[in-house]
Amino acid sequence: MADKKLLLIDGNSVAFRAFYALYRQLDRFQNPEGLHTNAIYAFKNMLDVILKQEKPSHALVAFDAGKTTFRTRMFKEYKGGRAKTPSELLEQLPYIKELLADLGIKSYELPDYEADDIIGTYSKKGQEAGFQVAIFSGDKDLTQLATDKATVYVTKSGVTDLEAYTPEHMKEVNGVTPTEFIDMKALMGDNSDNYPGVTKVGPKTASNLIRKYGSVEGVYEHLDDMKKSKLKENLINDKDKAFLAKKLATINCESPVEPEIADLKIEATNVEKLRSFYEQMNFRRFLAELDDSGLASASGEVEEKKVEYEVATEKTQLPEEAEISFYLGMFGENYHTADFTGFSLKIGEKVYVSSDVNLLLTKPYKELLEGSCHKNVFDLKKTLVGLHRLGIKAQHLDYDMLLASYLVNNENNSNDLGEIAHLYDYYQIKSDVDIYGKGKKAAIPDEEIFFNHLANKVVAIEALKAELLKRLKEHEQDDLYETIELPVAHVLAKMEITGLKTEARILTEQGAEIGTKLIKLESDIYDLAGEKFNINSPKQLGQILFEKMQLPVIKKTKTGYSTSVDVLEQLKSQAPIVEKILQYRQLAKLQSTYIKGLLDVIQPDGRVHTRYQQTLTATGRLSSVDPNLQNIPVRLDEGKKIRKAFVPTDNDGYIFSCDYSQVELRVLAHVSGDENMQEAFKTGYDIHAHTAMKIFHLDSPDEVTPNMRRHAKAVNFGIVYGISDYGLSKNLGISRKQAKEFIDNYFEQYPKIKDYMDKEINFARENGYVETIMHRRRYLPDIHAKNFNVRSFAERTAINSPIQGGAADIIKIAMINMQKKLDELNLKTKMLIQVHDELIFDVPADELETIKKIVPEVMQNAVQLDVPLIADANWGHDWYEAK
DNA sequence: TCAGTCACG
DNA sequence: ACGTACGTGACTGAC
Repeated sequence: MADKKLLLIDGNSVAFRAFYALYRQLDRFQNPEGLHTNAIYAFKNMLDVILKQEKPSHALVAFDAGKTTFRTRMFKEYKGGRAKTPSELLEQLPYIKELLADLGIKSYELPDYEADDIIGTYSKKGQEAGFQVAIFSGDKDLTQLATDKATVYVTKSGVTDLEAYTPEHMKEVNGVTPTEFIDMKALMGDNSDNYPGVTKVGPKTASNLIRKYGSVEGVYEHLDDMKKSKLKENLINDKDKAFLAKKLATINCESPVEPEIADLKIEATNVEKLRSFYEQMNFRRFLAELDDSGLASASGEVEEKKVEYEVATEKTQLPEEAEISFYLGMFGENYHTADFTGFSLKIGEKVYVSSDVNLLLTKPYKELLEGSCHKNVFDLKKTLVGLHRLGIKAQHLDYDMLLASYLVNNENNSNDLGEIAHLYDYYQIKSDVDIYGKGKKAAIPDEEIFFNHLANKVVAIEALKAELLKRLKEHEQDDLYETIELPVAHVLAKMEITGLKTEARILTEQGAEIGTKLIKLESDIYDLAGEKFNINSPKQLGQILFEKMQLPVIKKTKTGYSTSVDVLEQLKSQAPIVEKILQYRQLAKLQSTYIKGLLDVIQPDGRVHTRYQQTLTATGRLSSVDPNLQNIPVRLDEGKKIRKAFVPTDNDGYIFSCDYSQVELRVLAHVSGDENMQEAFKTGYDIHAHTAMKIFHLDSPDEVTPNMRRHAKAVNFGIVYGISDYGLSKNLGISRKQAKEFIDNYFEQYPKIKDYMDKEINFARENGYVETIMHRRRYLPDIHAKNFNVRSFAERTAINSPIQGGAADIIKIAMINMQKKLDELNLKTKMLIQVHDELIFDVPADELETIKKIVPEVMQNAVQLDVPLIADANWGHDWYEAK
């Protein structure tokens, strides 16, 4: 701790920020007496960050004393027109002060002065007394106090993301010094404080004027030098306003504050009072920190709780129990290749830990893992794959904490055991990031910490099991968990382990060809542009197209010109370079993502082993990483050729693919109960043509033109996504009015679809979540958002999630049944890939006929809906031919 | 680490 | 009036 470091906090503005940072959690943060606690909680979090960063010797949190101050007397509208502070925040302020007192930090307010003035005054006093000063606020007004001895930190987003204002940084941001900033504000006025400056003067003009003349006074002294202009006129007219604004904007650094600097010394934390405060607020996380660190630390720096464990050896006598918990440690994300770090095992009350995974190959351990006792794990699929690498065929992995928590609530898609435990108020384990660090700096800590962390994992798995199972039951998700997610994890493990045979030679050949074309395109583009530049840089490309070549700007992004496909498509006819760029983009994508990318991940066995993320998506779909096998090109033939590299294991074998036809629309037809749509599927109509007939009021399918069908197809898609006329019009390039007509017709023809949409949105409003046919949940807290866009998004999600998620449920069931069938029939055929509505298999030649029969059958019968499910099969000697 | 772009269902 | 389709992952350049 530095001897003389003074921390000054703008209590009101930070509390305000804290309140809104956790505004979405407002309902969740309530103590048993009904007091809201979100701002108190976030304030404490912020305080921890600041204390850790600054390590101050002295501190003061300043609050506003009341509405009337010397400024309101100068200008009665000062801060007028502000929305009233919400009562949910007001009620928390006294408790924030209480918290500060318990932590030994002084709070202070002074009638007739604002918090800003108190801070300015102590900042000045502190610097005079030789202190380094750090000021924290949610408000940029305080940046005028920045000096070489005082840094002003302003919250950027949330409460812990801070921007540091030093005099240098002020200069960069505003072009003026901190004191000049007052003058700048005087010219600009301040909307949020409700005082005007000079008409038509904004940040740019104000900054320029002050830089030139140094101050408001300087500006007015030099008025005569200025040319006649609107600006000059405004300056003359608003002179009084400018000088008033300067007075209002200036922080009073000579306020009559009472406490001496020495009185601001941080005192010892009153642990007992703090503990009862946390108990009253129901802050279990902070309580856990207190329990472990006691007096020493109230700053959030805690060790993990110590667990009694034994270091396992070959001689360890393992007790026998019907149920155990097991954790297999690896360093790195990709468990197909990551190094093993160790394991932990909990049998009864005994915990065993080791960093030697080879121990698991010795008899007692191997028998235990392959035997009939029930094992609780965290991430079943990872554990299965890891043990498989060691040559262990684990049996009875019957409980997966990760899967259970994902089903219960997937708002947080972390796959970190510690973080998940924290969601259930279990704080004796830290997150892996806290233990290992992240990015390049990640490393395994000292053995003592590492073993204790491993030990804590099995303890946590067991400790939270009952709670998670209880919640699954409450959500009616036990079936989803037991009969879908757990079994499908086994199937996925098999698929990942099998991997997909990939011909590096084919990729290399294609890469060479593409490389040649890219070089040619590159030089053509440079010629047409008249200079060399990086075509892959949207920024540089934008400058060439829209500045140098003066093409019309169609769309802008946050950072500059948009150069995306739809923009370039519109510019194609105006300059030959555009077409070349489009071709270049397409090929560059193939080269970098698919040729190079895939070559990098072919394992020594000549196969790629993806990982399916089973606990990631908001809807229940899988995702595929390292490599992503769910987005291999198919729409354009140039890209589709990549698929030639994916081949069956046997030279004369087949890649066999089978995909559901319109599965999401069928799910919609089922859940909505719309008779017209159900009828279309039952009679086997082409659904898009059927929709075309409906929305264009035709009598026979013969009247449907290809263009009508295309429009109808887009409407069908739109419906699934939670349609809007604007979105549809943009997609189809038609007028908004016409799009609206399509939609109105659609709802008229399929009336229960509209009912379904309203029903889901209402359900979400009432329950805060929506669910699929199998009770897979998605929480939608934004459904109550005040912001139109945010709320609308939640409403579309409420419509889409049960459909997309329902389709995900169905194919998972099909996968389980399919694997069972393959096993029953003792087939060598392997399931390889799932692409949301499609399954892909590696089929030996002599099994093709069987597979042709059973795969569509199993997929079509996965569930019984009110409409039939249809699955279409394709096959060939590589993945390219299989479609 | 983020934003832009583009590959898939 | 608001500014939009739903769900993903990988690569690149720029900070």
